[in-house]
Amino acid sequence: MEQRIYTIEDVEDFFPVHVFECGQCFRWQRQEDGSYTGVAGGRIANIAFESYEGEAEGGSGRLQISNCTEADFENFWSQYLDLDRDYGKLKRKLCRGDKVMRKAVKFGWGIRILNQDLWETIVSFIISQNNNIPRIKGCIEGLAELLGEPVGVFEGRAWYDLPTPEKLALVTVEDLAPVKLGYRAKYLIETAKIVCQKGMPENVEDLSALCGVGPKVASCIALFGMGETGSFPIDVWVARVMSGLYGIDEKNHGAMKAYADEHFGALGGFAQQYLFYYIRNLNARK
DNA sequence: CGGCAGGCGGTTA
DNA sequence: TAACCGCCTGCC
Repeated sequence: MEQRIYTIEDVEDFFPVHVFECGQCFRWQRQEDGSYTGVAGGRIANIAFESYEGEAEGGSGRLQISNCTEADFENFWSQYLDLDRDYGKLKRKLCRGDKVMRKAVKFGWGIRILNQDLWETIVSFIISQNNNIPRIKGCIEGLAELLGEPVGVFEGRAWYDLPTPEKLALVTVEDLAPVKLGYRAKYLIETAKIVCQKGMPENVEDLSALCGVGPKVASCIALFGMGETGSFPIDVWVARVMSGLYGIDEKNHGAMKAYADEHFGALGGFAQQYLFYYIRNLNARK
């Protein structure tokens, strides 16, 4: 069977490692060639990028999406990958007069904030609390395989959607035991019940009414699942940046939010991702 | 073995 | 409303 590959030339400010490993998503898997395979919007795809001039920082290149028709691209991937946004402009704005941000943006130059499915981000970030990335990924795949509907088979692997709120609302903690969600299992079930009863959340206030969703998780969901680009999630890593590199008291999250509002404004979510990815990798390398 | 990982809910004062 | 504590699980 011939595989459809959709190609977009002259793409700037996009690099798969930065996009898929900056911590915003958990269902994309790195392949040997550096491309990523995953499922979103009921579509399975592989995403590859080739720089025209080697690995030039921020240089333009060719984006190739496999298992994707022109319609898939126009109707879904373009928006999902946030390709219509001018990241060059946004980065220049964030970096103006900010040496820390300049380093962070130089490091994570190819980050794009994905426009993800709301329910998927709710599930993902409830699972993410007090947890590490490999295990978060395992939990999400396990949940999809246990209770999700099949999406299809791609390169020999079957992919599943996450279970819907309706499905999840009807199971018990014991049913979810194989997924090893720990104490988060009951948060998910309870949240599914709330969503079934009250509908999908529409803002941060609604999010806070869910179970297992505190300030940090709600900010992440707002940013990644609701398009709230000004949302500035503060986790331990961002708190470390804000205290270590911006000089704000490590425990004073209120002051950090105020700083973000004042200096990053509606670009707070992008700022947070650049800073988060930067500080995490600084830490990982030593 | 204790400590910790992209916090939260519950309980106290 | 701020401070503390326990929590599933897996890995160091």
